[in-house]
Amino acid sequence: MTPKIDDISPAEWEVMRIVWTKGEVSSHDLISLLQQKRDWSDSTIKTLIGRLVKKALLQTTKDGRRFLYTATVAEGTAMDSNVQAMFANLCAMKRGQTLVNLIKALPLAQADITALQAVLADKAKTAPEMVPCDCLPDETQCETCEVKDHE
Amino acid sequence: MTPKIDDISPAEWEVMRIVWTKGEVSSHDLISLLQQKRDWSDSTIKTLIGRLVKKALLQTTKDGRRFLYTATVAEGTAMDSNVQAMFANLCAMKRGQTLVNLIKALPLAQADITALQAVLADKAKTAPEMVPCDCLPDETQCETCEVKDHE
DNA sequence: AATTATCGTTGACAAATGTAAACGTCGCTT
DNA sequence: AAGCGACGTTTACATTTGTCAACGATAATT
Repeated sequence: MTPKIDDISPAEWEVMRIVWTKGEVSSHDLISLLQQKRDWSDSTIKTLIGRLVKKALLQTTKDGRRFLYTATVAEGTAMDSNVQAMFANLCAMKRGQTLVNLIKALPLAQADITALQAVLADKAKTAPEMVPCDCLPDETQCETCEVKDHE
Repeated sequence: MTPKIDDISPAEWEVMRIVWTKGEVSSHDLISLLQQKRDWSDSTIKTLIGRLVKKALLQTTKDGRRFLYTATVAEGTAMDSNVQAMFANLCAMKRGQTLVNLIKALPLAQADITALQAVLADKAKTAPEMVPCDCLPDETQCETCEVKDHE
């Protein structure tokens, strides 16, 4: 089955983060690490693992009588896909401002800032004057389509 | 009740976008506009409206025998809150790269790019050399914490 | 007045999610 | 050999979400 990459629930993200960071883990590793962050029972974590295997986001290799779990999709791929899916819910015209606010709120490393600046400089060459709102059906006019920034 | 601002399902987003764009709408407006984008029955849309009212994300004013619906939270506020909640699921160390990829993928207007550049220039003044991974519990070391960019 | 159209509310049901107990199977201890 | 533990699997149950049909009240039409 194809991994359900856009079907990762918040609780499942927590599991995946550990797997991605450690590369290969046993259920015991997952349980002990997660219980240091979350107040989850063993059973709950086992259920989450089982669901992730069913969704083909985790794969198993046998290690004696137990399993070792590894991710089937790269962390970056999953993050990009999910973030982009989330942005698809937002008004196209207001995504820029939302990004501004997001960047204001996130701690970023120097290297990230440099990389972002490079991408922006590049995009500036071909960016349109305006990206229109896409909240209404094509037929309909969006009269309110002046630039109404939010803080 | 307080609006459940981080509890907007994808289908509900679709409804809210119309309300935000038009300001004040009847259920009839919502139904006819949404049915031009989505293959939803009247009933489905009525259910979504009802749930949004229950979540206090929409409020009503009586207009003769029917209601007019308006949003109780600003669009920008909802977008910011949701986007930031989504980023909280992601490894802190890799958020920068994810942003780079996101910005690469989104169409942005000139004005947005300018605004982003301004924020970045400002952040650059105080940005740390590195933002550490926060996927494992504090007790645990993240050995893999070299910069492993994803594309 | 009788009929029809509108519109909000209720009830429904399957699938996904959060949360967890219980069970069955192998090895490992004593 | 008997019992204990670790580990994956099954079952469970409430809540949320996607989708609708049906109902009841009220207004518009004929």
